[in-house]
Amino acid sequence: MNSLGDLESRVMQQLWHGDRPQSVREVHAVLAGERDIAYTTVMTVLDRLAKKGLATREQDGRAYRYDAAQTREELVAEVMHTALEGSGAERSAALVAFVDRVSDDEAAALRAALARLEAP
Amino acid sequence: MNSLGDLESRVMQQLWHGDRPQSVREVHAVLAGERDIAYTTVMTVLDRLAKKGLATREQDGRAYRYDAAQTREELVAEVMHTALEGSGAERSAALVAFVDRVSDDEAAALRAALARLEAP
DNA sequence: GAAACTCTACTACGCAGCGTCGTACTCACT
DNA sequence: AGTGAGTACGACGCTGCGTAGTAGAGTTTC
Repeated sequence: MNSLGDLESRVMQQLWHGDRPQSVREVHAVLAGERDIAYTTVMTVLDRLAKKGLATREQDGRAYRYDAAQTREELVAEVMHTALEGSGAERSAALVAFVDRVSDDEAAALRAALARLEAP
Repeated sequence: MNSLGDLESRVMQQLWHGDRPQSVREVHAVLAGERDIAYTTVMTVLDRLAKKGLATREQDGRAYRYDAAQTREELVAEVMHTALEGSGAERSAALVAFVDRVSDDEAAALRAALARLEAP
């Protein structure tokens, strides 16, 4: 998403895809179905993601089970927000620029989200 | 902003700050006022920014003058958009998550921007 | 209870990006 | 011709990421 590498992104995607915490073996099994990759490579990446706070892990017997710390949508929203904060004082100008290049569907989604904000 | 380094960000900021293209010497003069930095370091960074397409340069006599390729707002909007695209199919969910953590001012700016979209 | 198997922890290597400059080369003046 | 300004090119160290091997600890199996 943000400053993640290709493999890190792929692993996060897999974490989001499953509906429950996954072991290294499970994640590895999926990735190994796509290309040649060592078990330890997947383990290292999961470990790094956990250290970055993007994934959480819980012990399950001898092994760990990893899960995404946030939903994909939350992470995307956070990245968008971080970018927006980088615009300094001119946030509204940045928002205008953002909205200008949004698709019709996205604009509709934005309106709906804003409406939801008004009337909870 | 995005995946820029600290110095690269600082230099972009300086390009945005000036109202016209700046020479390496000018940018260096400003940065040197803040900390110790070599002329060639600034030159290298400006060159890299130009190669990345974030800055443009034009010849001015023997020297080059560098300018930001996009406004800060445009770049921020682009980064936000790229992040949004990374959310896959669930864009509206990501937009909801984004709007949920937006400040009142930002929400107002968003509404205004959307209204502007409707009635050009 | 020893051997085979399963996991994790630790370490490492190569490549690329970035901060940081130094050196060499090219013009334009004086 | 010499000096000064400016650029081009290359280089070095650090860090992040993809990649994986090896060692060690605990579990299962005969």
